[in-house]
Amino acid sequence: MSYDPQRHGPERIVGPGFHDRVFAVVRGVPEGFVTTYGDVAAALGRRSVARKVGHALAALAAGHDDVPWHRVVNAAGRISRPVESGSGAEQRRRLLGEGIDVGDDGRIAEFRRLRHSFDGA
DNA sequence: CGGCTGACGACCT
DNA sequence: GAGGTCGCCAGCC
Repeated sequence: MSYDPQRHGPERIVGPGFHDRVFAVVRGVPEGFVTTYGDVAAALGRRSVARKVGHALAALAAGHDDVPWHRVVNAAGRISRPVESGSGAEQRRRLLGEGIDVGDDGRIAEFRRLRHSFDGA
């Protein structure tokens, strides 16, 4: 499925185009797999905007359940936010729910094997 | 319109 | 492997 900006209804939270692009890429991460901020940035054509990818996901809000933001972790294979924090704990819970083993320290077990690559694009 | 922020990452110790 | 520094750059104030 392709991304269509015009399908966003009145309750769309996203504004800036960059964010929309990030969300579109993240939607492409299959359940049970993870990717990194850097990989998403690379898929967008600019490896240097990894940090901005994180910023975009932080701007996500309720209503965008179609964006699997929890599948995005940092290059070290860890949840990039304290697991004791609200979002960090929720990310871990969601990953566990997909069968992905996450330590209580936020580290993704078998990160290398579960890392999704956007290859072609 | 200038300055600050930061869900990152490559490097170095 | 773990911890600190530095460069990136779209959004926000």
